[in-house]
Amino acid sequence: MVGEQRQATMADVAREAGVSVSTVSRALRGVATVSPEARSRVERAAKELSFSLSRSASSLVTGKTRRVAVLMPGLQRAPWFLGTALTAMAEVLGEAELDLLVYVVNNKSERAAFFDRLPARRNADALMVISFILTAEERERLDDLGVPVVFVSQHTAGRASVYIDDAEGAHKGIQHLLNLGHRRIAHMQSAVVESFSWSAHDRLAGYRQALEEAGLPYDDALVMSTEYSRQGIREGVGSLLSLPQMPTAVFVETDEMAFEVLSILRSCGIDVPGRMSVLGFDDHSLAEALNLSTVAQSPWRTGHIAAELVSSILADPSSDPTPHVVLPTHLVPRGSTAPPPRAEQGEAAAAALQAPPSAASAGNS
Amino acid sequence: MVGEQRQATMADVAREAGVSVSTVSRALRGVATVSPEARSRVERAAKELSFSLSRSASSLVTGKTRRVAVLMPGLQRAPWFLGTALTAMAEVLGEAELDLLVYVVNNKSERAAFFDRLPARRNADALMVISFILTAEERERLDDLGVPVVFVSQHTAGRASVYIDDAEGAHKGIQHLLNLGHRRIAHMQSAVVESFSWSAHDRLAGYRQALEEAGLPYDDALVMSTEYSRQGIREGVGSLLSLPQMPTAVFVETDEMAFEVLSILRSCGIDVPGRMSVLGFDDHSLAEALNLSTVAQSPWRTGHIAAELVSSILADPSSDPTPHVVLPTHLVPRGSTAPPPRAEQGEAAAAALQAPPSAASAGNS
DNA sequence: CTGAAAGCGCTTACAG
DNA sequence: CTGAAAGCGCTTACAG
Repeated sequence: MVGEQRQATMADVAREAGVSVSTVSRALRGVATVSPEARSRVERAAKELSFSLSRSASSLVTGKTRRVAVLMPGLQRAPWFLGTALTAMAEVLGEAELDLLVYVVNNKSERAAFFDRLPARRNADALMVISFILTAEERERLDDLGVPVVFVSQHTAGRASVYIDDAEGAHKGIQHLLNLGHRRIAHMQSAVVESFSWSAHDRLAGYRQALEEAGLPYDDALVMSTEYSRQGIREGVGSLLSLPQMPTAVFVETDEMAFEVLSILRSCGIDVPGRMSVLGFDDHSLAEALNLSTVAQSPWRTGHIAAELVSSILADPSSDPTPHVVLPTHLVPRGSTAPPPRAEQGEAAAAALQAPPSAASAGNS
Repeated sequence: MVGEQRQATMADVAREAGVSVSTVSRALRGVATVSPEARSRVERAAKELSFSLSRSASSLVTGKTRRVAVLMPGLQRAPWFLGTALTAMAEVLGEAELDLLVYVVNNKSERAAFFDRLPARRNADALMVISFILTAEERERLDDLGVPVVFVSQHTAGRASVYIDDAEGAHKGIQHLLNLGHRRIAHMQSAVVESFSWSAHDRLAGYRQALEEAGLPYDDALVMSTEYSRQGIREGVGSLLSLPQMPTAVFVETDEMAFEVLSILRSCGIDVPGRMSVLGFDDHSLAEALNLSTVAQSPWRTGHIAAELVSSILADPSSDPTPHVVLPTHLVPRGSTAPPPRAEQGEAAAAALQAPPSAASAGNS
């Protein structure tokens, strides 16, 4: 079934083509100084023998692996974002004939193992690190990795970074809610798990700043850090709904969390956006279907640009190894945001909580 | 910033530890025949010099790369499924100290390039292929790859395969709808794009068989092949809604498509499940939030088992290289499926189409 | 238990 | 334009 015959080597190709191994090597790499006839003989022989190059052998002499590693948190956490970025990276690297080595780190011990053994060290020409909050020691380890490192969806001074301005994006989103007339705006974010970051910190900062600029007080009670699970989010929503003065809008850290919020609000009869506006962040592929207003970013562009950065650094060592590329975000207003209810906010909130779900939704109690 | 000093080699470690390179190699691989003192001197020296092994060099002599390749369609197509499976694979392989090489193929030309060059050939010890419908030629190419191949989310006689019984899963789903009393059940699937498969074929087969067993005629008009896009799905739903006799339930090939269907039905005021039941397939992480009834499968288990299969084949060449592992599916009934409306189906459908959306939804016109 | 030597399959000066 | 030779950093018989 499976052909277990020995793989053809350059020596085999050389014999078949009647030239030396050196010539085979040069012809296959497209070096100019090879006669057309020798080249075509080599190509024919290579095809005939199904020759394929051993990168191990070439790596050994060139010192280059033609491989780029990417370190990322478990994809199940943010499959849409990470999956899309990864696909974009693979596309760009594939064009440059660079292979993509993926290291997924799911928990603390896997993380420790990665930074301890640093398997990327001699097995990749560059490393991309996505969405991690690194400790000082971890950053140091990366610094003497010996290969270029590009930070993606995160940034550090003096290191190549490709990211969005999360604070600014959040600021735009909050400004939208303010422009609609909202004054009590809540924020929900996931409690950061073992320093796997989704930019929670900067989005919160943007929220705070936008409120401040509008002259609104920052209210701790309006900011929830929930566990990243349906149950955690439900509890967060519960906290909002049980505040003495209910907010009229909530800005949620990610679309994936916002989908849960929408579902929970709907299930308890709080009309969105009639009683509560919901704003997400990401512009997830399902945001349109769920009519979720959100702040858009593009993981595709992020991955593309990070990979291009890597391949240009590898192709041209004289290029700037530490650029910062800041990608744009923009507001995508949809049906989940609208002006707050006419009634005094406090009263509206109280009403929503008293009335039975279906009646509250139909509004005819 | 970046330490560009030469990476330490075994020769450096040997010098530092005062032993030969052979001993370093043996000590580091944990070969038994090394004296405890030699071993500890080597370990200390290795740590001190931040030595890490060049896999290229060891590969060259052992013929093993300690790398497993996975070939998959662009993750943006089914990010949840593929991302989760990939994460599971990475976890299992990481434990076995195997690296994961990812080849993403987005379109026809990338696909041709992959099978032409077969970059995995000498650069991985095994290959996992996810969700592809392969042509005969492609399968042949894989057969003389020279390394074990495991098919994931797809299967072929005589080749190692890890998959679910899509037909059976679909059958269970349709049976659920039949049990609820539905008799006109539509099916929506995505038109297969360039032979990247999502098991569309087998799910359709399960649909047909369940209907047949129930003595219901197969009606071509109830089966839609739509483009995999919001617009395509909208057109598909439009076709269903404009049939002379509207179906009372629709079985959608994947949850991600079903989410769009739910959204479209809601936007045109067709109550789910009052007027139309919707059943998905996958049990996507958002299915619960959206209250979608579905047939569950586990990409996590799929990835886990595929990777375990690979690492056991690599660890023990005498193990069966062509097992078929069929993973279970099960129905997850939620709020999007219910008995069909009381009224005769045809009339109900007509009514739903005449009435203005909001009124139809409130049901009080 | 340890070391010297050969060799894995390439690339790269170096000669011609 | 081409080939013989050295060497990349390991592992593995083979001797001791």
